[in-house]
Amino acid sequence: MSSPHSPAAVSNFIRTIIDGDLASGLHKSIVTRFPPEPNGYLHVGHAKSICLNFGLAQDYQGKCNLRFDDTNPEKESEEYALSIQEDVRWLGFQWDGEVHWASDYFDDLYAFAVELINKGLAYVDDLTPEEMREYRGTLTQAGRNSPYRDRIVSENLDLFARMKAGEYADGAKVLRAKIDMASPNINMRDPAIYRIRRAHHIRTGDKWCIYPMYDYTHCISDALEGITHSICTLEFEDHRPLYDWVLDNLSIACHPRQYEFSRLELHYTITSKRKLLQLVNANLVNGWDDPRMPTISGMRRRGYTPEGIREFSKRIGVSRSGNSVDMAIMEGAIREDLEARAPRVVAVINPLKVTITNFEGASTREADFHPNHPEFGKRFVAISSALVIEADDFAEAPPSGWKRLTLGGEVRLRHSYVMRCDEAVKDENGKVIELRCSIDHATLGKNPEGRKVKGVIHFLSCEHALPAEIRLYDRLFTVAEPDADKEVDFCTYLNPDSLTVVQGWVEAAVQDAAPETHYQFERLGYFCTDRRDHQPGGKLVFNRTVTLKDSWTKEAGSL
RNA sequence: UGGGGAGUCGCCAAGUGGUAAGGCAACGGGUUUUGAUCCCGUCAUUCGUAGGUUCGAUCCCUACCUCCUCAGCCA
Repeated sequence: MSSPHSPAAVSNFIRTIIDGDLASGLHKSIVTRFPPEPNGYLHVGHAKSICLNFGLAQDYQGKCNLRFDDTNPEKESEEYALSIQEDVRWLGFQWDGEVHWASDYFDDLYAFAVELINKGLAYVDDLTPEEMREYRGTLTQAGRNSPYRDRIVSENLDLFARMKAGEYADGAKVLRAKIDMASPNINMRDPAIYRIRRAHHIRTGDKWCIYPMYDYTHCISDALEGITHSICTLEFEDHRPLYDWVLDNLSIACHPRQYEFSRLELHYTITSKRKLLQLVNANLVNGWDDPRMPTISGMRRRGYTPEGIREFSKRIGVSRSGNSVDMAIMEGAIREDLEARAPRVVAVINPLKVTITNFEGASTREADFHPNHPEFGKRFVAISSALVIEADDFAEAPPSGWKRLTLGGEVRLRHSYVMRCDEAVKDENGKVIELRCSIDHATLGKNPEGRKVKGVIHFLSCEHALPAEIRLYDRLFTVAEPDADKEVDFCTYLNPDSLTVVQGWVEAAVQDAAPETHYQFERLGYFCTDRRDHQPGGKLVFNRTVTLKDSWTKEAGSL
């Protein structure tokens, strides 16, 4: 049974649960949340979560909050918080009301901790981190109770108040939930819920020197916001009993339910914030928004569109099984979106000079910006006796199946004449440096008579073309799962050819394009003017978003 | 070897006691002044393995195998 609100949506276990909750009357409407810690830039894995949480809220006409899980001030910054908001909006989503922060609840959180102490369910522990680890036991051995576990309520109350007041050094004491040191679930072995840390917080400044831990904070934040379905990734599954324990033992009426789905693994890239940070810090990429990065800002700069990323998210679905998604799914989704929206223009990225020896009397015509969308308009296709074509479009000794230019052969110049190659001029090393060709004047806008010309190649008139910097991006890693082997540093799989910068030529129609304008360079791929470096009317910089599907290279490669 | 999960086409992913959706990819064909797009067609007698229950099992039961995950005063 799929959602009545969105019959087109693919069924998944979370929608099934929501449908059930709505049908049973448990909830009248749903409230979800996207809860990032502002400690880094969002990546494609977050995009999946964003599309899931905000998408569910949209489909079921519910609400979705944006909440920053800002409980570890040492790692968090305003820059990250701002970028996250920008990324969520760019993806096309708007959170309900104001942005929420876990730090908004610090006073409540403190009061609830006191409640736990009063109920004999939390205690102040003096064990050092090392001792705590020893007492915790192992996966197969039960832990032991801390010698401080039986402190009386009044003492705990006093000690906790002093922790807050700053009487103890960082790390000297910690507040722990009193649960079960013998639990087979290690998260339940008296987890720390407050630690002492004198760090400047981006929102509360130096007001606090104690900070609540994630497990304790998250469930309460969810409850205070009236979240109905708290959706997170599978690694938090073991934390669910703790999530429930905290809410079950506190005087909060609301008890959201946590559901876990498997996190995204995308071929040829990594989705670990820590490793992404490593690439940035080691200057192995040019910042968080490097177009090779799987960050949302990187994908944006590369030329991926919000619609394309949302389509990708839809295509990969949501489940609890392990997965490793083909880059082809992302590329297919991006191409599908760009195919419909990107105007077609011509660029030559690996130029070979062509001289038309019988140019006299030739004329030009207009060409559509999009073959299937006349409303995109037309532009003038310049031609002259001096052209450049793609060097790859000429072969002296062509493989079988070749449809492009060869000595004595003919091709259609896209939107222009049929041209025959009469002579290949070579340098002293035998490299072809110029082609001398002639055009058939009777073929402008019509097929030649008596013969068929199969190949179509693109070209640019030298005097009309504009120089441009073209950045060709390829996959960041050379293997599908760069971090699969824990013994090998993922950086060893970095693709040395992930970025190639070339000076090429583009047609004049793109001269004044604003940054982030998408084009299809015919026969080459989709490109996007660079957000940072492209200057309309000045220095033109294009990023290759994704190539076109290419059945020829594949065929030629298998010959 | 403790706890918690997962195993359905190359990659995702529905399904659920009644005889395996869909997408991506791939392959074949058609249209095409982009080897693109578009269109048509093909693509799991089988759901990790082995047993069992049943008229009937991917779905229920049992055992086994494989993979993921947990021992931060990170999230």
